[in-house]
Formats: sequence, C-alpha cells, structure tokens
Amino acid sequence: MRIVTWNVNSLPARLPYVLEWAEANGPDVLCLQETKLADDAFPEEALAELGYQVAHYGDGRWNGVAVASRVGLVDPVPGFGSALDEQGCRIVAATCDGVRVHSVYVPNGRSLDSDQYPLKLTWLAGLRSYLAERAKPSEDLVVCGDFNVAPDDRDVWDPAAFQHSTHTSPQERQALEAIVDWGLVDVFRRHHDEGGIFSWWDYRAGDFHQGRGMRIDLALLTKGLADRSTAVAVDRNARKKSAAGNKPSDHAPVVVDVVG
DNA sequence: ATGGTTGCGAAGCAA
Repeated sequence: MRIVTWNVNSLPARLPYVLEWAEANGPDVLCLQETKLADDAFPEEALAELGYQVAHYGDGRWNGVAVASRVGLVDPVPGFGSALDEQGCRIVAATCDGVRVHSVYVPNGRSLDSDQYPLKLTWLAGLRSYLAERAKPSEDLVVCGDFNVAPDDRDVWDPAAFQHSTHTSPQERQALEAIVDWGLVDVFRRHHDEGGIFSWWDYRAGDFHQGRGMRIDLALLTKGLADRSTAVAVDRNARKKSAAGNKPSDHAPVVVDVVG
C-alpha cells in the first residue's frame, strides 16, 4: 500500500496538479491538507474518476483536510468533536483497507509571542488525547500531515535561523514527542538518517532553489505498520512546476510504501 | 534589505 501526505495549499488551485501527480504516482491513500474548501464544494467526481473515495472535513476558505482512498474507505470521522475544532477543520480519519488513517493540519502558531502559539500546543496535546481515547498502538494506524513542527535540527536548513520562531521550539518538539510516545514511529527516520531532506519551502526569495526548507510533513505509523514499511521518500520534484505546466504547492508530497 | 510569493478575494491577512 502506498500512503501519501501532501499539503496542497488550496485544492481548487491545485486540483490539476494533484490529479496529474496521482495518475503518475498511484497513491492508494492520499491525505490532503489545506484544501481550503467547504465539504459541499469538494471535487468528488474528479477524484472518483481516478477511483478514489474521499472523507473531507472543511468549512470554507481556510484549513480543510481529506483522506482519499482507492482501497476502500469506511468509518469516516471528521474533526475531534470537541472545542478543538474551533481552531479550524484540521483532522479527519477513515479506515482504508484495515489501516486507520488520520490526515492532520496542525495550527501554525504564527510566532512564539502570538496567542496562536499556546493554542498550537493545546491542539497537539488534544491530538495525543484523541489517539489515547480512540485507538491502540497495536492497531495498524497512521497519523500523517502537516505538523508545522520540525522534529529535530536535521529537519531545518539552518537551526540558528529559527532560534526565536515557531516550528523548532522545545515546547513544540516535546508536544510532538508526546504524540510519538503514545506508540508511533516517524517512519521517514526508519529509512533516512541524514539531514537536509525537506518537505516545505517558502515560496519567497528563491528558498526552494537555495535549499532553505524544513521537514514538517510527517507520517507517524504504529510500530507494527512501520515495521512493514519498505521505503519513504519526499518527492521534491513535485515542488517544481509540473510537466503539464501546473503550479506547485509550497509543500512536497511524502510517499510511504508498506507491505501486508 | 523585516525583504520575498502565493492564495483568497477584492484590502490585507495568513502562511
């Protein structure tokens, strides 16, 4: 099974790219973030033509997450079903061929002195509670998406440049570790030790071509599922203009292959 | 150089 997570930065703007990429790369499960759509505006037909069923959670112009699957999709659950959903439509779950899949878009936090920063930490704590209440580490389960946290300094182009910013603070990293410690594996690190492999680059100032990025798009798998992973890759080519001339998101898709 | 770009939506904010 090929599981992909991709922050598309508006599905209306990105649909041609997403369809082109999906046809070429054949994800069985495609988790999307920042769809920026209400549920009733989701392009179900375009994805159905490629064989995908979709669980989407979105309420308008911002945020919005989806799980698309061509290997079956049952038991969709939008949101936390708690006050955490007031921070936007940022989590949706569904079961795809026996794997419980969660697509998440963690709040950005904006800056360390913003009122959005403690809300980000609260949201991350809420994600851990959600897992603890509804799932077991012994299940085949994946939590993937845009975490807006770089797990360690290998995941940032220049740690010094982020000394006083979000995405690398000890509190954010600890909140992420608490989620992992529930019983998950950052499966990218099962296959790669090196730094400098990123999933997001700012659109501005030529950051992509200068190598100024971060790895903030993660796939967290329960151990049994991670043990069956055969490869993890970031398709940085998808951060460029596509062969068909479509404009890219500022995030690249992360591709996870598992067997069994 | 507190710059630069994209998306949304129609000015300025969020990322």
